[in-house]
Amino acid sequence: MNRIYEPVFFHIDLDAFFASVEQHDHPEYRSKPVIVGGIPGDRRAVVSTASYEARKYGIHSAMPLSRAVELCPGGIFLRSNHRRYSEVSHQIMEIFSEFSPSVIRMSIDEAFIDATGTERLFGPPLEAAQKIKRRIREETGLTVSIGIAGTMYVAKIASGYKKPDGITIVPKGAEEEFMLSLPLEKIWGIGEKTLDRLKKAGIFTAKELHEKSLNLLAALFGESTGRFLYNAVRGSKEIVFGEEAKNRSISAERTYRFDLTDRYDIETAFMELSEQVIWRLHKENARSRTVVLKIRYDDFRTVTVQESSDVPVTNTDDLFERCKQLFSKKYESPRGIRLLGVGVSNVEDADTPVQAELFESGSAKKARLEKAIFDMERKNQSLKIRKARLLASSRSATEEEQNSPSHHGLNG
DNA sequence: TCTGGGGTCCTAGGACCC
DNA sequence: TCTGGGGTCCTAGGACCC
Repeated sequence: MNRIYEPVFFHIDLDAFFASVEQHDHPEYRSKPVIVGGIPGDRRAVVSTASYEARKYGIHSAMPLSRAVELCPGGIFLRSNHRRYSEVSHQIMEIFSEFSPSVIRMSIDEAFIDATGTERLFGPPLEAAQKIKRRIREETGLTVSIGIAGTMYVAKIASGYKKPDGITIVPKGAEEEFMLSLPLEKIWGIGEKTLDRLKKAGIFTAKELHEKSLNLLAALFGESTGRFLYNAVRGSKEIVFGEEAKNRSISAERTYRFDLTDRYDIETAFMELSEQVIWRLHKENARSRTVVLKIRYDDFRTVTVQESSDVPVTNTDDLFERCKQLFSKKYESPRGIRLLGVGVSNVEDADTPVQAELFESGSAKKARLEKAIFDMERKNQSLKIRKARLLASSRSATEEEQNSPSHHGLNG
């Protein structure tokens, strides 16, 4: 009676997602080079997504925006509209969930679907994939690329094989052969550094990598990376996605248009970042005892300091004070700062019990008040209760957009 | 060309305990 | 008394991904 099904995974990738949403929402942008990430003149911006038309100019994700403007001065440059992309993303995830009870959302623009045993409902994999594509096109006007395989890892790589608007099936038993056909840099998990190290070790192709023993790879790259490489090139089902993270973190960071050196500006920045992190902590009903501070200096060198305490972070002021303390411990005065980040790690559920005496009454009260304000804000978007200092800073940020940057310079 | 923001996982060393 | 080994927690930095 009970058939044992062969596992089938789909990996679905939305093509040039942010740019495609813009092209769908604004028909006049269609078949034109669209670059999402910023508008010409935006300092320190990078390309988030380039439409396929823009890619013909050599523009790609993570490229400095100024470079993209040089490559394609006539392009359509847009700041990203995350709220809109997120909305469309969820709409598409809803469609996925009609095709399988098991959908693993990997990010805003990709997901795995466990399609094992769904053949009776949706037909063989190719047919099911075509149905999914049709549904998405009809309801959102977007295209996706789909990879189909018996393991998540191979499905993931297969979805990138034919883009955009493609379907790639790797048949059962052909996983290893498929992996061996790929250039090393197409293997998910091998980045720039690992590629360099592979080359230095005389490994230039997937086939050469495949010839190496697990022991040798572990000796060359460490236990974990060695095992990963060994499994990857075999299309092993041991590489799994969608497991719960062991150490969750929440963070907010910002690159400033001009380097910060002024104490007041720096503290205002911490205030702002602390507020964002606490807001999310409240929203997710989570808690943390570990604060992480990040500083990126003008020369791009990046350092972090973190400190765990017995007492969880409870409110914005609390987090702000911890930030100031960590900052004074780490900051190499008077260097210019291009980025500041505030985060919490070892995030746990706020309902897990904590020793009562660790929660002194004062900060607990503050936390409750703050959470009430956050809840109110969430219910009524137009209501914004913010600290006076942050109101002042958002005003001056607006002025900064309009004025010339000169008052930030040496003579400012 | 001059480098975003949000994450996860790994490594290595030190502290501390048994 | 001159020195073991394992476990856990913490910190800083790095690699990688979307």
